[in-house]
Amino acid sequence: MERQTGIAMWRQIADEIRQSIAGGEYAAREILPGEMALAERFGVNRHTVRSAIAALVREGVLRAERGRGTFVEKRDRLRFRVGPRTRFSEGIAGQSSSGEGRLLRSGTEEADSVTADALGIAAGEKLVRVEMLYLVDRIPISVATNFFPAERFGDIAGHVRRTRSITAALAACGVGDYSRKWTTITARHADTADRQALSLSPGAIVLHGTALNVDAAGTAIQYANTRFAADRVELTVD
Amino acid sequence: MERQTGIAMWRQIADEIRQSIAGGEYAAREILPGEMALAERFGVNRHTVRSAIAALVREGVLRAERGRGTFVEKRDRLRFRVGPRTRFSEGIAGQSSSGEGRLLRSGTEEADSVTADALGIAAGEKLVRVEMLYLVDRIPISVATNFFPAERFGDIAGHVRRTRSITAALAACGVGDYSRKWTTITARHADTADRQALSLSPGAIVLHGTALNVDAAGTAIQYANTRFAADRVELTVD
DNA sequence: AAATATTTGTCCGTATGTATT
DNA sequence: TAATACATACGGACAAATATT
Repeated sequence: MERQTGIAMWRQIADEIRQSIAGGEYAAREILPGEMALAERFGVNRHTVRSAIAALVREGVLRAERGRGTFVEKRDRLRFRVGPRTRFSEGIAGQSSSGEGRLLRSGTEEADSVTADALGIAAGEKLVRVEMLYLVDRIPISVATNFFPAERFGDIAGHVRRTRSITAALAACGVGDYSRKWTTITARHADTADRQALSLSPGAIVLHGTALNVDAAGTAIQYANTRFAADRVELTVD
Repeated sequence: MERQTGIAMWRQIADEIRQSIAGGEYAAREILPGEMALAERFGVNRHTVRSAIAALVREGVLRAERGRGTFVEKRDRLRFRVGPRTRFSEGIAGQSSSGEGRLLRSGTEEADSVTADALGIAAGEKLVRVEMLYLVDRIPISVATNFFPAERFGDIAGHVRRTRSITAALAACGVGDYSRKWTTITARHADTADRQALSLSPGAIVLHGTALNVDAAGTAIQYANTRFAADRVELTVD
């Protein structure tokens, strides 16, 4: 906890408590130490701790009850596998019953140089852009911006809208199987659009995955840009 | 840019500029837009932009020259592969000539339940703890906390101190080859210790990798906890 | 049942940091 | 550089709900 860093003490404390919960230090429904105890631990006034707790209550991470204490509301991190057969729908199997994909936006645009390079096409060629939001147990987990070559996948947005699944939409376009060619992972602060889509507070972190999927013949079919709410997931590689 | 979030405007702007640079929006040695232009783009006063730039100059990300402009000092992100054969020394080959590992601390302690579980031993058994700092071109990239079963690797701290390499130290303990069994990746705000070790400013992000290495026979030999400065690296999976 | 302790919620005032003009 | 408005952080006092003895 440092002062005069441009980050308010109450926010630093809120971030640390949120991290402790995500890291398993406090189980769900467990009671948190009292305001006085936390204030002493962080070396601040009780009111400052109260600001931190208030922010986490607004986020839905904590619940405070007068006379009783403050309770943890949220669950552990979800685990996502990153590998050749990564698919959102399979990733959550066994961890939750209610995974859901929503089509946020779609449209057609021309490829910029980075995307064209990844997909192995010429810059300026037409692409279908599909923005998806994924939720588990009604909690937003990730937003993804997907690009598909328009020549081959001109109808894919409609299929996604109908099936709410990229895998199913690709199948409808004749791609029975596909695999992950590569994935790169970075982390950064969530921008305004991601914060809104994922219901995150300012200063929140996203894990940013960039990936290329290829069909059975090895032809690039999908360039994906996924932002995961960092305190709701962990990625596993194997 | 939002107000009343506990994060000062000048810090939000500094974070966004740092991210743009790490993401490749501004190349190294390129000139930044003027203070007035930036102030307009972020919707703030010129003084606020000046605070943000001053912070980035202190960090070494930017260099301001009176009458000429503000210049980008820092390089692109380093790429690290995550996979069965992940080793720090090989990871940086071809990207930089001067990678370096430093032994920060070492000691012996008893295994907590999480670490014991990962290594397949009983909680309370003795472990050797080895803390390493990795630098590339004199810039700190990651800190790692490694645990080895003391029974088999009691001397490993000395070997690491001498060779400055985990791979070489394991070889000295009779492990000629080893591989990565699994890796999990999360992201979070850097804590005080990590900020100090990696020369990060408050609010900075670390990519946190947890990994298990096994020897040729499949026996767990190393449990590692690596924190990468998020704006200096990207992880690739393939 | 009643008194006491503990915990969160609300109010006051004061000093400093942040952002604008 | 200075003046202004607002956010942050502190300190204390007390109220309200709950738990404990």
